Amino acid sequence: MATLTQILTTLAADAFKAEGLDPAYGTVTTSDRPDLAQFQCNGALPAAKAQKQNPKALAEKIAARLKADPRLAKVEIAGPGFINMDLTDEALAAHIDKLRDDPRCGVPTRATPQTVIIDFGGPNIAKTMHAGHLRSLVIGDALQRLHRFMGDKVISDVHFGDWGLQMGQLITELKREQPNLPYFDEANKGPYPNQSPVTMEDLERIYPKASAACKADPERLDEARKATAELQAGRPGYRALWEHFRGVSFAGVRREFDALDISFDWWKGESDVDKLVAPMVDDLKRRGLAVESQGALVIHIAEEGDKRELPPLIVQKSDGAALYETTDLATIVDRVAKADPDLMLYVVGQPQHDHFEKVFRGARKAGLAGKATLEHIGFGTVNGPDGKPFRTRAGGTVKLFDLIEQAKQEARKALRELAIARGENPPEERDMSPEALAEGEEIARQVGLAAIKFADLQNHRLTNYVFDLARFTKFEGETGPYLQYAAVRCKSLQLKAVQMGHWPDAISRIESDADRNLALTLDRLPGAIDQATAKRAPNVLCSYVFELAQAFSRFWAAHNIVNERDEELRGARLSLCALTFTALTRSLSLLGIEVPERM
RNA sequence: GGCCCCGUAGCUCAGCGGAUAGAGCAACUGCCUUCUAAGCAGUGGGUCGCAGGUUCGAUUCCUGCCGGGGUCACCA
Repeated sequence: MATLTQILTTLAADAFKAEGLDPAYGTVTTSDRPDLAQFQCNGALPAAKAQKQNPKALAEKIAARLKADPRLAKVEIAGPGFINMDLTDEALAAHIDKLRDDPRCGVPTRATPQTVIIDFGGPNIAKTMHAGHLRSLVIGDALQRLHRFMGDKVISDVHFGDWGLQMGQLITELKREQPNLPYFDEANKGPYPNQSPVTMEDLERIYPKASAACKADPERLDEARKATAELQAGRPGYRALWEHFRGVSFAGVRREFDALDISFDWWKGESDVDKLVAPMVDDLKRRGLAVESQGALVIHIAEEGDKRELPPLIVQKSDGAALYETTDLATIVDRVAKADPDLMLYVVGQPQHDHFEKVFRGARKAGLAGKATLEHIGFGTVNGPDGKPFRTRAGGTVKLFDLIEQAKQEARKALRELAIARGENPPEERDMSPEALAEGEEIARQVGLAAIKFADLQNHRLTNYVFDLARFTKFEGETGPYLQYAAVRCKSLQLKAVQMGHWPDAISRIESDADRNLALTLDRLPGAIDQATAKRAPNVLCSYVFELAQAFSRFWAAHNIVNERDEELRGARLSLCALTFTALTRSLSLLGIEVPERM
């Protein structure tokens, strides 16, 4: 179903066309000046410029044509030639009434669905995910939900970091600690123990140690490089050990994904494309695209008219090993072979922008990407109160799992304060039944997640933001919990109405400013979803949901709905309420946020 | 030094060619015997970093400068 701005755009486009002008000038948008009108069309200004006409006179001509439509209550010219329009309440009511019982809230599915691969999360073996991973996960998940809702075929891929130098660093460090393990004995070709010799905690401890040692000692680094190359060449003991590293790491990462309610279609990693590397490199060499430079094999990706000098893309290190440029390129080959996507999105921090620019250029130059458009979806950092990237007081990274736990904790506190403020007397936990405890726990989980997800998504991707849990978990202001609360109020109102024997009915009347404003806001959901998806900017949807919640709160404060005596009006308002609940729930779910049963 | 991102209200951030630049928080003023008042209605608060340019019109586009962050071939 077309939205009101779309319907009015068609109308205005026809008017411009009738004047012999480009219909594209007919774009109608929600008014920037809600005090003056509901909708506006600015097309007369550029059109008049192109035609060397008086903009006001042209606007008058267009307006005269628009006035003929009975759905418009008002068509006015303002300022230099803005055309302002208001709908009649009848037309607005009739339009919104059609949205009733549409679980998609008027959002159409795409005419030509696309295959989209979204690469996000990007955990590494041996490294517990930390606060820095939050943005990739939350933004990537929102994008995956949005594209899926639009009807695209989405494949999300965690793209595990399981194949670089860090593997050699881990192997060699473990060898120092436990040299007698069978994996290090070259004579032992297996089989090896099923039980992992290390836990996630071991890996977490070993990795930084190895990394630091390699930094300090070139010989130690060489050793790690050699082990990496041997692993990649298929040395059985290293291979078996590496499988254990992976198993342990996967289990750890899965725990965090579950905690965040985020799932992936593909659990692929750099290692999965290992077999593709050699043939790809050979092919690039044969075609003269990859050339030798300073001992390494590179693709020159500088382009005509470059403002900056991009270093070449390294396909193979001088020691013959693959590095992440190589696996990224091979991953493109793999994805094209498996899914032939129209679009690939890489939700990775902004500092890696140049890396992706290089890889994308290399892929395009070598024709590896098929029909796919490749896009880096960068994002800024999560900062602490000092404005610097989020750290613990000791200076270490903040673990993602701890962050989620803290959010739950804060949510629990906030919920308790909410109950107290409401005049309830919440019992102490020890006095609660197991059922009540479990329910409270579930609500705290949902609210805590909403708090961190919404806080992350409401900022534009590229801006760095300050992580402030106390602020995020507040039920007031532009927060996830406030939105959940609005949705829950909406639902409780409906339940109350049903208990009184009142049911939603046709939206046949729109009477107050609050009715009108809520109806107009509901119609903007498809536009918000479209923009958020097209711009890969979930913050667009965030500000929309907030505005919807505000419009609902105003509506709620302005009318006592369940006690409305006018049956027709009551039915219409209950329908507006039902629509709002669907729209809120839908929008929040696209952001990865659940609405609790009650709060 | 080259390049990329950012600089908007006291604070946290939207907006990115159009009318009087917005929201939340904080401050102040009203409104709870009625569907959840952590809500609603309202007030105050800004040379949109600075200087030029393009345009009928610039916070938005271009150039230069200042300030913050990032990055500059064999780590990811």
